[in-house]
Amino acid sequence: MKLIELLIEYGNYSLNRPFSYVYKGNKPVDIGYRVLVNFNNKEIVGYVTSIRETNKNVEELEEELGFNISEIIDVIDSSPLLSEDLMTLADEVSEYYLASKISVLQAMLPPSLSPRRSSLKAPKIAYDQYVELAKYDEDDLTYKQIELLRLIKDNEPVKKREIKQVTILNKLLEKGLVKIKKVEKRRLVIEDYETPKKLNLTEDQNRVINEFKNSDDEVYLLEGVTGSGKSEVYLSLSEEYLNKGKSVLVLVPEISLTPMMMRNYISRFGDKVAIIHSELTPAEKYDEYRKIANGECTIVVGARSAIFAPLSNIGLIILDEEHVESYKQDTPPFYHAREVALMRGKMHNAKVLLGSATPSLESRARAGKGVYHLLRLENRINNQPLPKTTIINLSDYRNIDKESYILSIKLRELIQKALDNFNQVILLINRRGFSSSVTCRSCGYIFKCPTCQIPLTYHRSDMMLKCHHCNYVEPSVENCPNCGSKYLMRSGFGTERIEEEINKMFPEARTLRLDSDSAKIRAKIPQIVESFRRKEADILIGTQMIAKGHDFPDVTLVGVIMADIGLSLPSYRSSERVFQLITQAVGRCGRGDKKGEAIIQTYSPSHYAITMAARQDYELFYRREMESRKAQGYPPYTYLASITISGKVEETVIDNTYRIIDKLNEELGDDAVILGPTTPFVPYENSNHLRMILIKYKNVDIVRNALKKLINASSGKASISISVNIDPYNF
DNA sequence: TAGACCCAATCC
DNA sequence: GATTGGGTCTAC
Repeated sequence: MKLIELLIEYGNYSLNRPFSYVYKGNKPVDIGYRVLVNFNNKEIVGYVTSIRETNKNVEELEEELGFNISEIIDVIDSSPLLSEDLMTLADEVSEYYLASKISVLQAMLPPSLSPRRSSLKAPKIAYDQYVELAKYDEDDLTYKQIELLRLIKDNEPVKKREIKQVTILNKLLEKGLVKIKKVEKRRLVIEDYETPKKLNLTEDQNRVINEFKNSDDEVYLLEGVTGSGKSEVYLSLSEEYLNKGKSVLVLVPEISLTPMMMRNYISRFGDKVAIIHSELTPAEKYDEYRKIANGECTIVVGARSAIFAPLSNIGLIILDEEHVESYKQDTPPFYHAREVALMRGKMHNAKVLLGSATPSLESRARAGKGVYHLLRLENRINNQPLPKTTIINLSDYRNIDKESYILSIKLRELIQKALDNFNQVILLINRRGFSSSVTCRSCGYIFKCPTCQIPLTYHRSDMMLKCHHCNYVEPSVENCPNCGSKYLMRSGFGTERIEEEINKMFPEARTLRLDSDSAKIRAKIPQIVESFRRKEADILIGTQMIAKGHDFPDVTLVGVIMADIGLSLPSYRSSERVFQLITQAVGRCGRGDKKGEAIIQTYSPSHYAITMAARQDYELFYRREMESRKAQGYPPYTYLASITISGKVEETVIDNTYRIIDKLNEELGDDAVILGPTTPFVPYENSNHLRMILIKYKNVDIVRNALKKLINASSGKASISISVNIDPYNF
């Protein structure tokens, strides 16, 4: 009989410990297998963490351990889910992020393999069946059978479902002349992309590549202005490592938005490339995962979770656009792919290359201190000049006329000019919908989301009011539900409004809109992008989705409609976000042979995030922003952790929040600054009230220990639950 | 995480 | 006296 310890599938802190079961069956079972168990009257999935053979019987074991032990119902897997490497990585991640171990494992594995109940009905391996010749012998066969046998002989292997004469085939199978071979099928269809011409590397690119190759440093930060050809550097280095027999892991922010990188890799390296991102179906994820695990693919291109791809022998890990916030998972275990990449790089002795035109302050600061090796690409390819950029002050009435108070005179002039020259225009407005809020002019009623309490956005295309946080929608109405007045005011503007305004002013221009509404069906994103690239439209209006990574050679004008959106958000990162967004957007134009121009409209024309972005001067922005972070004690000068307390009864939540703050203050004293309780942006979720605490600190160990204590102390309390987010982003 | 259990409020 | 609902406890 085997005594088995396992983690159960619930991610709760209080259950983050091994539970013991016995197994009397004869299926093979080992560490890393999933098993089905009865836990508190429910059948759930467990993940085996230790196993030992014992001669004692159950009663003796129960006596010894001091609790009842039940039996494992069934063993699910026939091989371990994770390699030892990945298990070690899981330990490290759960330690760093103070996350339950099982939540890390669940984040690492594709849905079909995840240690949770729902994985059991997730897709399994799919097979193609092929017919092969077993032995060739025409004796005792009918003519029709001989005909088919010869056909198979000349064409084998033949897909079984392509043979229509099923009865004849069955006869041949019966006689043992042919046999069926099952081949694992890859459900993800990889399109063939035309191979882009392999560009000769510029001097700049070669210099960077050589510097990378000739150094023994572990982590590199490649800072290159938009359009400087970072992708070509990635591809060259990847090739280098593959030739050395190493595998390569490439992370990109979101493949469905920026398929370029994936295409480049597929056209360069073909079948060796596996793709992992959130838009794949569970079946596709499973297939890709297995192809990586069994060594068929040695390059992985994927989004955040691809950092856990079961590659062995990793030589190089690349994070493109390393500053992008989607690398941080905003649900438990709250990991950041960059941090995990560093851990993994260290484990495998692999080099890690972080690339961006606008590096995160954290990374750039580490590079500044020599923790990372800083590499710079300073020139755009072909020495294309950066676009000429003008900042338009929207609060100066001379820039606006009565035609439109959203599109300035200058912007309209340039749009007309671009249209006259058959060039293309990108307009960025970082807010979707038509109006960002609806209020009643008689009684002041504000339409709010019943679950999140944030104002609803009016969408004209489907006449709905939508919550931009949860997916709540309600039909738009003509009268105020409070006082019945019909004087409703829709204020603020988004992509839909801009589209309408453009259509009104430039009726001859063909427009496309790209935001998460127009791309509700995910497959539409690349369609819209491609359509614009083929010049089926003159003006592309969109949210930040259009600012990233795309390469449109005929775009000569980029207009940022309102650069301030985002500056006022209550986050220490708001300047950084705005700077990154505008820099990336401005970088979209002037990428072909044509010169580009950019207009940035704003109500805060002298804000440094905007002025520096206009100049595409990352370094200056960096220094300026570092000063402000230092003054306010924010990262990279400190570390942050947030604690979210949630519970059904608001009062209990608040009481407990204060209690926790007192305890932390007592424990940490001068080692940390504790802020709170604050009410989060979304104060009410899943019928739970939420409060947050923010901790700023420098000494990681002391705070980690205090947080661990807190987690242990509050586990098992039903009235509230807490969740800890290390290096949170939303502050 | 989710069922079991306890207790009190509520119903007819 | 039965039923419902909220809150707490515990799991191997």
